[in-house]
Amino acid sequence: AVMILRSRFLDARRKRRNFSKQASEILNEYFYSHLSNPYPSEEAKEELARKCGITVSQVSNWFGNKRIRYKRNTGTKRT
Amino acid sequence: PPGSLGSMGVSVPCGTGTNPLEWTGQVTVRKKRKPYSKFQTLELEKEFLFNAYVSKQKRWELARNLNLTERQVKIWFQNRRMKNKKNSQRQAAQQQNNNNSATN
DNA sequence: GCATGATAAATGAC
DNA sequence: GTCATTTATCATGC
Repeated sequence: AVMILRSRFLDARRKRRNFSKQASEILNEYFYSHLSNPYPSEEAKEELARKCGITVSQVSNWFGNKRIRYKRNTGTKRT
Repeated sequence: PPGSLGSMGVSVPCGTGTNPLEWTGQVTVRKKRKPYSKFQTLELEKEFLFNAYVSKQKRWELARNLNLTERQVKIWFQNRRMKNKKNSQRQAAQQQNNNNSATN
């Protein structure tokens, strides 16, 4: 019970915000222009983070989510 | 990510990939992720307060009492330490921001 | 109602 | 051991 209250307080999911449209464009541009290897280096992450006004961890989260969801969305539909 | 090492020298799973979308290939069959129960998490957290590193004896006891494997207990402590570090870095960054804002 | 960002289990490289 | 990941799940935005 204690944990639940503590976790409700410092869990960032509770205060999630969508990134700005400009930030999403920058991230998507990098992703689709590096589609053969969408794994930015640490330095690339830092630059993306700086350009987008977000943290490096948020960049990592974005690419993690993007890769798995891209894989699922493109892998299921075939002609 | 192929051979791309960070500044720390720790690379990532998958080892090939310069040709089209090879990274989309599944490497291994993974066990489906199952969230632990409230009781399991609470007991693990309690032990983590005592020490972030659990002995083999303690790990065996926890696994038995919580109906987890020793490997699961080991990995839980690893992930928990990473979470701790991440939170520490987050707080440190906020402190930096506060200091910069205050001195400007 | 899903899209999206963050977190919780689980893996693999080193 | 750390740590960047994969994957499912969570919580929220709209």
